Amino acid sequence: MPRTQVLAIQVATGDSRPLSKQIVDAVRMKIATGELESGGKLPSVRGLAQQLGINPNTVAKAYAELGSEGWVESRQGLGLFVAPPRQRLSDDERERRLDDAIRHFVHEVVALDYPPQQALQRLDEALRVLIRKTA
Amino acid sequence: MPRTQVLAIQVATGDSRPLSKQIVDAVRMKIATGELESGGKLPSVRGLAQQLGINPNTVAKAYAELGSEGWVESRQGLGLFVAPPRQRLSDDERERRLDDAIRHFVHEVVALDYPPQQALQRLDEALRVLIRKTA
DNA sequence: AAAGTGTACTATGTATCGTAGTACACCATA
DNA sequence: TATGGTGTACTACGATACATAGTACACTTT
Repeated sequence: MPRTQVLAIQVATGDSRPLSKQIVDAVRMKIATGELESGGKLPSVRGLAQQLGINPNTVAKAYAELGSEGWVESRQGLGLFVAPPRQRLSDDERERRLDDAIRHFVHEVVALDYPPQQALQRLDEALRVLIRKTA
Repeated sequence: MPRTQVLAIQVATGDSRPLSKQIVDAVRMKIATGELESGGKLPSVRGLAQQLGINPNTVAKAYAELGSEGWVESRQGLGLFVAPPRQRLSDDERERRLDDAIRHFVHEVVALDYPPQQALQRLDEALRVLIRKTA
């Protein structure tokens, strides 16, 4: 039986993102970087809720989204486990959502009047964390 | 007296962004790229609302935000005009908001399992529109 | 005087988010 | 068998954001 991983996660109500999205982002990142290995067990809904000091329903909502996106799988009565890697979205959907993300970032750069080249460099550094795993 | 510019803008309820933000983004972009020159006059609140088929209050909200950010200025009874370029945000605020934007983009790349190098290249192309004006 | 300008209100309806409580089927173990 | 832990599915409430609707006011130009 896989051992439950600790999941060093922290959430903040002051964050611009909803609590459930903060959890989804954090778990997805840990899976993508390999910190959470395929087949590993996630903390229980009630356990993580108590650890974070938030409502169990909020954790359940985050877990439901991770499940619908194919990142985790649930075994009845046992818990949630990291799913094996697979294609999770259609190519069209991927392109559409990346376009949205690019548009969002460009508009923010414009709003801040931030030097584009410098912004690009900052983003390049932030993306390096992923290159090892995705390459 | 400056002539009212036409402002080729279109909004869509299907867009993920609120209507008011769509307007703010579009106007900011046109100012940043030089399509709207400093001192140019913007369409009236009621005029743009009719053109876009939305409520005047929504346009007023967008204009209010553009005003508070320093992109436009209002002259009593005359209308809204593009303000001269200036420093609009503190360096700390700029860095904080860019960090947010970077985090958002990275998380989206992870969620899509999109090749980071490819995403960076796509963003580089999207940012080229700004380089001419900002450089 | 009339029309057009930005701005400031109140009000209504819709949607999202987080919290709270309850309930159910499933599994492992004492 | 009984108990406790698992994910999941509901309902309900309050807070917030968003768009719409309507009204009103001070200002400027014609």
